[in-house]
Amino acid sequence: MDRLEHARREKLRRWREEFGFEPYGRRVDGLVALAEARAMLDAAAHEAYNESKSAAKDDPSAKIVDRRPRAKVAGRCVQHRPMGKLVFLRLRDHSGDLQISISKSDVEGQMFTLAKKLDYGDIVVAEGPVGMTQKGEVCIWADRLELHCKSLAPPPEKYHGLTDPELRYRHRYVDMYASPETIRVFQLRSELVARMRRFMETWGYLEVETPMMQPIAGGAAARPFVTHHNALDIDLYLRVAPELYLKRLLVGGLPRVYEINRCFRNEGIDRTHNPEFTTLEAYEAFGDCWSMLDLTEALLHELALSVSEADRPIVPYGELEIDYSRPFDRVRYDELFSRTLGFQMTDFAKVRAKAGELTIKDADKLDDWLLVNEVYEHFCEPTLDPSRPTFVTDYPSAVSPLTRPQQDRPELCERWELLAAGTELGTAYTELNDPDVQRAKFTEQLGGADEEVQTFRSLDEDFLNALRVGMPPAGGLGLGVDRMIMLMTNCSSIRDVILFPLLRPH
RNA sequence: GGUCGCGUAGCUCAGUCGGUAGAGCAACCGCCUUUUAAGCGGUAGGUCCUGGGUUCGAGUCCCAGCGCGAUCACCA
Repeated sequence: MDRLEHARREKLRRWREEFGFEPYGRRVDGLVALAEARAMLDAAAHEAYNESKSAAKDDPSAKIVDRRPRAKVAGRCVQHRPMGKLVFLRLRDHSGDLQISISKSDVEGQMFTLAKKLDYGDIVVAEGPVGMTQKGEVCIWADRLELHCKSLAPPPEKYHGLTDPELRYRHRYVDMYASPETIRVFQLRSELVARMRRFMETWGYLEVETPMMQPIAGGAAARPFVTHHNALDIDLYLRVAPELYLKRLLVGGLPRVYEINRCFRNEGIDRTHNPEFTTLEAYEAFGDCWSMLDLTEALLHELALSVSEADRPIVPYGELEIDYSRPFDRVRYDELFSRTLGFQMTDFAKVRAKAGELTIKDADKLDDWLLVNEVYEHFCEPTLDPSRPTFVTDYPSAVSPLTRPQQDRPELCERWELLAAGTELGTAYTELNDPDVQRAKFTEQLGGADEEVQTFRSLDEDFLNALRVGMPPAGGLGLGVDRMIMLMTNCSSIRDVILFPLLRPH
């Protein structure tokens, strides 16, 4: 390790002491991206220059004509091939790669020495005419080359980059320059999130920011992270959901609000779960779960079209081709249940028997409907076609404490979940806005909670007060942004779409 | 948390039956003005994840731990 860094530090010293320039550079104006420089190629000018040059060889008095456009670029050196008195470099930036050639006859001696001794990972600025090589590769024939940052770290393998996932996540900044597909995933993520925001704005939604630190962890059943405020001497919880605050905004009079931001859940980590993750939550006064369904379908359809290479909303995901054509598939919860298992979900005796096949903690203490949901998730959800986004509708009220029950069948409620590629992408409700019913549901839920849960989830009296003031009927939506990005970028792990996923510190 | 797999040079990877630690890239020295994973000649580089154990002898077998991955559980 030391010997590799030592070689680089020795060059650093030499550039400073013998060559008298600062290897950590300074401001540079007039740079163009590498892709832009590549696009500046003028094939005719390149031809004319070559002809003029060979004419000058035959007749030394002839003047060389060079109409090739000039470009000034910066990039990280990712290939270095010194060939005697000619050096080929490949630079990389956010837009792609571009080759630079430095001929000893075209630059000052000091610059040529720099070119010869450059290392993989160094950041340089090069300037010169945009032309081609004999093999037809676009190339800047540099007449200036400056070092603007000396990299001291040993680089990863030139062709494979980093393959160990742990190294890729821990040294994301190396992974990003060594593997262009990594940086592309995050560029695409950024574009897609920007598109989501434009979409929501077009649909009349106002973007808001609600507390990340909450005195009561509400809006979802997950275990929260705890932190402490010293001056107030109170424990606070990192939010598990923004839901209860967004609803307060409907009470306050905003008709359509949304938030794209982080939630934190103190649960296990796997391919589809990171402790902090991004959600899009939206609330629409006088909407319901069906208006949210339209919005969700339209949003995913648009995102899929924007990443699809064809003009159809079909996006590859692993072995699958996921088709986001509207309408998405729909199936009622009870229908999927009886279709898969051959009996009604209200046949609780059979549900209990079926649940016996699963390893469920304290199954005999659980409410019938909770068992229904356990059985449903285990046996029914996996039967859905993973290549079609599917809305499962009409969930049991018992597993949906914030949702309005259906008028004619109160054991069911107005709620759907969206599944694709075998994972849950989101859920939407027709929100409960009767304060008395809400209080009863909260109280019932807390009654079943164990001691640990009660430390972080107490009755949110302020939220109930907001409902007492009066919230319009509404539709509410929550979508997992990271999971949507996974689907749109064909990444099988949530860690591949989060820049710095949580890892256990060394 | 359970089960399975992986951990060898800076990086990517071999390492057979338990018998002297290997290659490519990267690095260093030399040659080379059109390379495309450039080439040629030479040099150097190791806590085989950590700690125990078995053995005359352990990268290799056993146990424990750490980290990562897969899967299950958990996560309405």
